[in-house]
Amino acid sequence: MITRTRIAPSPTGYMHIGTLRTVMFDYFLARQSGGQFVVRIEDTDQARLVEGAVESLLKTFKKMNIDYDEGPILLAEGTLSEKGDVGPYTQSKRLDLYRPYADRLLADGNAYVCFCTSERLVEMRAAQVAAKQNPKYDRRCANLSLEEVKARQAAGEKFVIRMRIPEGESKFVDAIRGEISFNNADVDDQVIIKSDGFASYHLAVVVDDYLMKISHVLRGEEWISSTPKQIILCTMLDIPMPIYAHVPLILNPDKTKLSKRKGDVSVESYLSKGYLPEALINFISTLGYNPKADQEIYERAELVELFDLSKVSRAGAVMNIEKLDWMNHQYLMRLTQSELVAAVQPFTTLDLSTATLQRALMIERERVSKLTEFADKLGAYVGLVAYDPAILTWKKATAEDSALQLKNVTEVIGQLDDATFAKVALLEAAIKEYISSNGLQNGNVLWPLRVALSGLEKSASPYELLWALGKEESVARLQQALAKI
RNA sequence: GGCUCCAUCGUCUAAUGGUUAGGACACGGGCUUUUCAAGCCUGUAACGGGGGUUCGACUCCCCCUGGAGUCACCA
Repeated sequence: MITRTRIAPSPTGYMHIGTLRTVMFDYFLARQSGGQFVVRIEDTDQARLVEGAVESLLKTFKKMNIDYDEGPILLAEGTLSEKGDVGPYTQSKRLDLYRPYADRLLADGNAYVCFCTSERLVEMRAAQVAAKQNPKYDRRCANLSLEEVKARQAAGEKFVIRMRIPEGESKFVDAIRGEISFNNADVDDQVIIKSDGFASYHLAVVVDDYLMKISHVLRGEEWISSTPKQIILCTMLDIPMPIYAHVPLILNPDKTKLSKRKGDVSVESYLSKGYLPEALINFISTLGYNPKADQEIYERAELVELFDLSKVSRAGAVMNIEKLDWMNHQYLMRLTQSELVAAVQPFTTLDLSTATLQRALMIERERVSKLTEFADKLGAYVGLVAYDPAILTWKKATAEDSALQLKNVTEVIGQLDDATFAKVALLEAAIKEYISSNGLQNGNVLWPLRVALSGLEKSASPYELLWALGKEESVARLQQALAKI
């Protein structure tokens, strides 16, 4: 089975989180079937072009570690190129390819030239809505004579080309939803060539999917209602229809289509909030899709292997940020020390090259769900912040006792060797041994020790703090506390 | 409003005619514990409603209700 799937990100400069999910489904499908994953830029709307948008989109693919087989690529020096042999992969460079198809539609009577101005169209629709009718082109230009068309074109009148929707029914089998059908009477005579000469989306994708031999078209559910236009075009042009799969929408908590106003919509914004690429992929790939009943964390290879389009749910799915946070924490816990340091680097201005900070990250990751949260946690390791000496005393002890315990344990710590300081477990064993052999209570020793080391009422364990801070800094902090208590 | 899609715990989902309706997040309780976090155990919580079909419906069909998407010279 050769599968060619495609993703058509519009060049708005960021990747929508819903697009990411569609991208992943495309990717899974292509990878598990040995097919190709094609990326195509659909930029036929000149008014909406954004400078540098394609570049930033491709960078997102890179950051997310998603590779595709064909499509535009970003060269090392930052210039755009492309790979694959059915290009170009950018629609604005394919204008000449669309024209013959439009001409053929015209010649066959399946399309017609329309001179209606957008002002008239707006009025017409307003009137239709006022009369409680469906807004739809009234076909005023549908039967203009060839002479009239030529004369008006010669006179320089602006025009578009519309497809002439035939009578009948349009149906297709959606790979996720099953058969979907429309009465053609409800379908509008869609513009296929705009007055600026650009093909509209509908004509462009149909032609491109055909020329690029796309087998599977995965896209958001919002495209269902425009699918009949495309399959009618396929029929008129006598080209095979691809397999369509309309992926359910990602929703705001109020169940409406995910929108910028109600939450983050771009992959970039999630990345900048400190979510790990793989966690985001795991989360978004299993939103509205569940490979196994009782598993949440999946390796990417597993996702590829298990993916099944027919098991994708049909209902929209609310983005559960809390679960994303939980999942990100799971991924954070799985990173190696060097991976963790590299991941946190962009999120903090602190110099993370020191051993202290590397160790601090390993400790504090237990308490955070996003990379951005490390900044706050790290402060305590960089330098001891001022704190109220009163917190050095455990709730079940007195200040005098705390001072005594602190003094004694400082001496013990001062005598521990470097080998002990190399591992949290060894430090813990040594301190516990000291406590039990002297008949002391954990709380009386551990509480003041921990607070003296961190300056905080809530923190990591004293053993972890000793390990991260090292002997010298630990003892210095303990002595500082002793002086204050 | 027309058309189309959709409908299991608060949220994400499992179940493909026979289960005490399972799991995860979140929430509650407990254990562990110097604090926080984590971990472990555990609890609350769902089949939108009505008709069919069937020995038997979360599962199949119909209607209703509800929600969403879409109705551009945007994709």
